[in-house]
Amino acid sequence: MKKEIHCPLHYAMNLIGTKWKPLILFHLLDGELRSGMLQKKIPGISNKMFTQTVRELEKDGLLSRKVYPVVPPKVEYKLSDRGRSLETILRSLDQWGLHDCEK
Amino acid sequence: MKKEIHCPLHYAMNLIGTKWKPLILFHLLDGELRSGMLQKKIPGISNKMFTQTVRELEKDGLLSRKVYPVVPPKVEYKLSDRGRSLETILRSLDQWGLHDCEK
DNA sequence: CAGTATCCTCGGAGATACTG
DNA sequence: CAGTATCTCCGAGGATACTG
Repeated sequence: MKKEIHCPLHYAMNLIGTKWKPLILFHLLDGELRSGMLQKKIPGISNKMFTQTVRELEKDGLLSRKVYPVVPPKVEYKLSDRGRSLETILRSLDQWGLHDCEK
Repeated sequence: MKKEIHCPLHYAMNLIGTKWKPLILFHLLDGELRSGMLQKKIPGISNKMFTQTVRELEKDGLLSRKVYPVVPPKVEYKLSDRGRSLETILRSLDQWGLHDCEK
């Protein structure tokens, strides 16, 4: 991002206002998930985008990534407190979309 | 959009999950605005993106566009009921960003 | 299994100039 | 004043193959 416009909404949308972020966060609301499981819940996402998006979310402190030193590799993703604080908003958006879809 | 994935959240984000849409909707929460006024409230937006975004919002039924047949031209934008139904979510996002900004 | 590395394409988005 | 028309560029994002 080049321009740092100081607007809360803008700021918020930079963190979650992308194609996949809200979906990933949403699916983690019910608890932590293994990488493969989580990815499977997001139909249409490419391997690359999944990794990339999840890394950004981690960098922004919205989720945490736990790596188990085993083989085959095992990685679990889990919402951080900060990510959890979005729960209401995410569920509202989901509800809004749901209500609005059924037209 | 090529893929029509049937997910409420995804659907919702397609409607408001872009760089400028939430900002435009947000600034209309306090009442209708003339085109120039509204645009001036969105620092950094280009002329083109403003028109384009506002048209998409109109197409999606989130706001209404009122054209006065006068010269010089006068156009006013106003939230539709559907757009108004996002008020809570928009304000929540704003609050979330605000709270989170002040770190 | 989880992630990385490339390559490539398409359209988001800015700049600028113009019209009614 | 509000909006359109081009031209252009850059990077988001997909497909594929590979590695530890």
